[in-house]
Amino acid sequence: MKDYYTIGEISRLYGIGADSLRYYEKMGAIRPKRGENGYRYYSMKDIYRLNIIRDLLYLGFSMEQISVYLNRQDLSSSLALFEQAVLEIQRKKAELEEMEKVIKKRLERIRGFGGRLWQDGAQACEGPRIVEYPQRDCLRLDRKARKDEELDFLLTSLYRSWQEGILDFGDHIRGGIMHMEDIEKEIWGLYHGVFLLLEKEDHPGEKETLPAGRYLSLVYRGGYEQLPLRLKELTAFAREKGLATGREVLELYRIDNHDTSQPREFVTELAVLLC
Amino acid sequence: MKDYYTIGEISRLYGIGADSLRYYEKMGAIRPKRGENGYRYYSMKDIYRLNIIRDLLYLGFSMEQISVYLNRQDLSSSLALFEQAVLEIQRKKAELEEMEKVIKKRLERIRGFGGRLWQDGAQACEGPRIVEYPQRDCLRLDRKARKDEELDFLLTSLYRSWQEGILDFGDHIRGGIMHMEDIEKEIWGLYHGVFLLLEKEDHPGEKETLPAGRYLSLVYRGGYEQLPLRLKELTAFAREKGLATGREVLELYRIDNHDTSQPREFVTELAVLLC
DNA sequence: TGACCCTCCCCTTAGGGGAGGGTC
DNA sequence: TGACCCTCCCCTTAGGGGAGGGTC
Repeated sequence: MKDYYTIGEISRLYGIGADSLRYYEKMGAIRPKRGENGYRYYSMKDIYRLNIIRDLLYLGFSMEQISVYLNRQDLSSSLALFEQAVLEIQRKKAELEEMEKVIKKRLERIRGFGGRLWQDGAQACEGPRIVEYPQRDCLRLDRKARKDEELDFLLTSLYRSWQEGILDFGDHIRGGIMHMEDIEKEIWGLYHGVFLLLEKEDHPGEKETLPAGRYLSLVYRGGYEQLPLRLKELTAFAREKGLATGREVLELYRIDNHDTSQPREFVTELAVLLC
Repeated sequence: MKDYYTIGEISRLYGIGADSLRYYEKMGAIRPKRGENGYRYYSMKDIYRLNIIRDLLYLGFSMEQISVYLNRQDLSSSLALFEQAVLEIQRKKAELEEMEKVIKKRLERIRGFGGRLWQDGAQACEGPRIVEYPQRDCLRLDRKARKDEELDFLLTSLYRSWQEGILDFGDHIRGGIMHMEDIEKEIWGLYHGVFLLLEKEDHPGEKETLPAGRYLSLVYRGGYEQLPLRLKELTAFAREKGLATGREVLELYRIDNHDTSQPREFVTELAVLLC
């Protein structure tokens, strides 16, 4: 049993880099003796501090906290430190839970909508067909907008006004609202509002709703240049079948430039309430 | 609706520091136009990228990953990115769970043993008394050692040989083994081995055991200078009551220099098996 | 003129890596 | 002599802060 160990021996014994050992010393967390040659000599007394440092670093404490702790370490400061650590860990865990939930929802959406219309050779359009939607909660902003980018900006404002600085980033479906009379006049790409679909668990504030009921719906894949074509398909179908529609035509971005920069991968739903 | 926004406007709208916006640009994740005056002008096209950047940073991706992703973003790279993110989150969660468990065990131990003999005025010694211990799993190293620091070093070697580089740092009780014949000869502070108590859930390897049975146990608070006194109390009690003891006297460090630098706060148990 | 923008430049954590030189 | 130790010094992430100077 030796009385002291050089930095290389300690490094091998503890699996800690020699640089780290020098760093701990620089930070005042450990104070090995020095030989006349300037070499660091670690005694047994230094070794248990290394255990503590390594454990606390792993637990997410900073070297500064650790140094302070080591230089006035007693039971009550240990208790305080570990109680704080538990709280911090629980905070991080909750944050990770939330992230995981959001990402999984997003993966599900991409797999679902991306997969359904995805393969080359698969149809690039589903519908028109009649679907039943329940009442859907949403945030809504009624303002005219002309281009996709304007829509994106409006949606962002809407989102920010809702969250008021809170950094949530749930995976909410975005949409724009067109008017039937514009479509009949073949005015394309004019929007009268935007909305953001909310989930059940999103705590409110004031929220609005999209009405429940039967919708005429069409889902297509690809760039927005198809919009006139797809709207014509939708309205032609309604006319053919003698279906009376509401005034607002919803455009829901199921997969959009937040998910891919390839317009051929976009998936968009057009939906209009049937009266 | 404006066509472009200055850095200050974007900063306010998105709650992102202007420095961050410049940094994102430097990293190639966003490319606002420049005016003739050198000012950055952000268009709608830039804005949705900001949402993505902010979300992915929050999810723990590095700017480099984000830049790569943004410069070749499609559905399959999005899927890959988010699948990786879920795995990463789950890894972090498991790590935090483990940390929380270890810290809580440690808090419990400090509260329990620290609290029991803690207050000034409370007794500094409990026992001797007879207690029943079940069989206890341990790691054990039989080697002579003379001082506390040597013990600590042996325990560390033991621990490292067990973990083989794995950075676990469970809250295991450490102990030293003395021999009755040394104590009878009033040789203090000579140890013949060290051990580390294992928990049920610690997966094995070869492990040894401390035998189940009735032990004569004494728990005292304070520095190790009391050791001769306390050992004498223990042996005197056994003699008085006519109790036959085993050869090995266990010293268990219930609270030691890993928890506090104040020797008056140490809590140590001495225990010897009764035949 | 005051608010805003620009480009350096230095600073932060916990070390890692290398250069250049001395020590066992 | 080769392995080991020393002290600089530069580098990493995602920005924050400040200086010094131009712009709306």
